[in-house]
Amino acid sequence: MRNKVVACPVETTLLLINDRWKVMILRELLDGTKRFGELRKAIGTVSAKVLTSHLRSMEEDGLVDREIFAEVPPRVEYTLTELGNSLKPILDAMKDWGTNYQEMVTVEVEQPKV
Amino acid sequence: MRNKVVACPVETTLLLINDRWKVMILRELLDGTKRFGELRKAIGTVSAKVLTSHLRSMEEDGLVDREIFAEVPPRVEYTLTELGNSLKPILDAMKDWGTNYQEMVTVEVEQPKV
DNA sequence: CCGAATCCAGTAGGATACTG
DNA sequence: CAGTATCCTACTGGATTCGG
Repeated sequence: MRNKVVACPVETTLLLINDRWKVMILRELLDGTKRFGELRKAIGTVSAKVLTSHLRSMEEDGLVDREIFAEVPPRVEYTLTELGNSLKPILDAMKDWGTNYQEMVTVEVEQPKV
Repeated sequence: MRNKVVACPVETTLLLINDRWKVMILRELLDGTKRFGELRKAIGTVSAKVLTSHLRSMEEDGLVDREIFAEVPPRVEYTLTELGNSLKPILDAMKDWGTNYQEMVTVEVEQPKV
């Protein structure tokens, strides 16, 4: 596992999840274990190449576990590690803020009707 | 102000702060109003062009206010709007996580000494 | 001092085809 | 199904120069 540390704690966090895709992957895996295909479908628009590379990176960083099942057709499952799960408060904060923002914007848009 | 909204609240948040630089700008401005030069120095390694473009984007999104002083030499100050300040919980969560991670990694590194 | 304009390199990320 | 390999495009961001 790579250790990424800089002086500022916020920057340290950014070194691990500075990326839109990584946040999306976290969002999905916080719900529980998912297969590669499920993950890709859930995120919506992401190529296999990009999804794979980000999952590998998160694996190296100790955020994600990868389990391969020797079956036909093959099955690969991704699960958050304890460290990965510990990022939940950040995702929750983002979810809360996004929810409030959406409501605020919706109200603003509806105002003119009055 | 642009209204950026998608179905998922987390993604909505990402539309506004999907970027390393924007998070860094937020971190600095949560401390209070700063001049362009102060901001640039505090962030460390960022070109004027990139800093400017991100500040403009955040202005359009209603996160940042820009105040120009007609002086010589010119002075431009950036301040978070109420909306910008409302992102503080997310930054706090990132700071908390980063702090814990740094401590964890430090302990791991020191273990072999024993 | 703030920042706009231009040029340029590196890279993120999509499309496609192929494999175990 | 879950990737890998290759090719290609578009954007990010730095460096530099110039202006108010």
